[in-house]
Amino acid sequence: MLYVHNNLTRQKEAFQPIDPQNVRMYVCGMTVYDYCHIGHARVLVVFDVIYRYLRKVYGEQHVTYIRNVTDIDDKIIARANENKESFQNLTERFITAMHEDADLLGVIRPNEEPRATVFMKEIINMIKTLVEGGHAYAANNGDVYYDVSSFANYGQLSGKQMEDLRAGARVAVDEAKQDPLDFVLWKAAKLNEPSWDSPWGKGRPGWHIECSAMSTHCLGNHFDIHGGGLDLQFPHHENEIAQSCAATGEAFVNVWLHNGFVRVDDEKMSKSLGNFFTIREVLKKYAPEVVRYFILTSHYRSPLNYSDKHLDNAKSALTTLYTAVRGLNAPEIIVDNKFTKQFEKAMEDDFNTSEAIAVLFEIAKEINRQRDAAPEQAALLVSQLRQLGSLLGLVQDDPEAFLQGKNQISQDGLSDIDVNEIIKQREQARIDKNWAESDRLRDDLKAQGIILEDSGGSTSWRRA
RNA sequence: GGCGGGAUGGCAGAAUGGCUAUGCAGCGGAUUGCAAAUCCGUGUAUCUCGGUUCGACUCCGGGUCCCGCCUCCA
Repeated sequence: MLYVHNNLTRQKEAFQPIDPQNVRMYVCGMTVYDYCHIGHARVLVVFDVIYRYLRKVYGEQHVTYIRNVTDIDDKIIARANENKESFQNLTERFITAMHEDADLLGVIRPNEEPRATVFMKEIINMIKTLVEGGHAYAANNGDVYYDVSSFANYGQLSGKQMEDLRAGARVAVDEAKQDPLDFVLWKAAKLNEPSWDSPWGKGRPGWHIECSAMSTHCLGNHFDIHGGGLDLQFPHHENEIAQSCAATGEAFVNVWLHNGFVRVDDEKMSKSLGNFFTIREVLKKYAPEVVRYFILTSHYRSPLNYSDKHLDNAKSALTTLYTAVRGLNAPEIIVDNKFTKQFEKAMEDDFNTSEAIAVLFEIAKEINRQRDAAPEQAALLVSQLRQLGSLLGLVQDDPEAFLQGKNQISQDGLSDIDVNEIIKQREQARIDKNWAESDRLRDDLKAQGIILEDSGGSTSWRRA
């Protein structure tokens, strides 16, 4: 039985899909005006793992995963103006970049990736319904606002009281709003802004409404899981609930999942603080799988501190796993033993990836123990390690490729050919028992980041 | 100010009312021409003060500190 921590109830609860034949999950994706940073990588990877696990439990054909793209908003418009390019051009570029980054990180593509600009009709219809139902009003400045007072449960997800929110010093007073907590559904276009026609004049959607319109369109009014970063809990997801429930008259989402932040020096990594590292920056130095491993070492709801030291640590750990699966031909057999159960128990406990990874290390240790005495048994365990690893998107590569840094984007230093040439020279020195020369060559390579391992009469190598 | 989350060994990071997390690093041993890798062994911990309990790191209460949301943000 799969248990998940539902942010709506703030409790771990048994996950019961509305329809086990079609488990439906929507995750808030990126606003595409810049490259994705490590915080975005975390959402991508965390929900990828959740998606993988749901597919394992309910079957590949029985899970629908939607991750949207916000391709129109103030920042996009501002950035496009700065760059003197069309906003479409800007967003296309960054959508492509996002796909490149996600693919490198081993993130399975969602079933659909709806974009706000493609769903204008649905967005406008939903706003119309809200206005007609008395949940929204057109203000005299041309904007349309959601009337928060019309929705009794407002604040449930974020645990906020409307009174407290109003008392909060940071709620700006906007003349056009009837209540400072009301939020915009439709923004009237200013001069030279991209706009769409609507019953309220030219304009564009507010941020929250696109997710309500697209999620219900793609998944139905009432679906299983809605996810995103913790910073979206309020106001974004709170507002989505208000909009969707008011528009459809039905329950919206059963389970809300939010991943914790990536931090730098104990501070949230964010665009506004400017303390972010883009995925592509980091991938210049570390293999994508190292980044993925790093993200999965901690529980998805915990904060995750980013630093080179932690990535180095992740690389060493992953090296241990790849070293264990090296040199054994894994048969295509499903292995089911105590490790499988341990692993599943961990994953079914609100996707406890750190505990699941611990199981991978236990398997690795067992492989190493058995490798000489019982190679067939060891090979079976290699299959298992890879099968379980596939649920996390880890240890799926060719071991030599990982260990020799072939899947790292930037390769510097010696080429494989150089390395093999030096190894050959050293072989001769070793045959001659010229240990001084042999050690000199090895030290030489080590100084260039190449580590040699002599075992079983042959020499293998890896990049440090 | 309101609301919420958290404090675990050198570092990272899980779990648990009594029993080994795991990884990285360290130390000792085996192995190796020497290494590397691997295996075996090993040390170091639960912020603080009270309470409940046969027993708490785990439950309850006070305190200290950190972080987040309340404004765009994954």
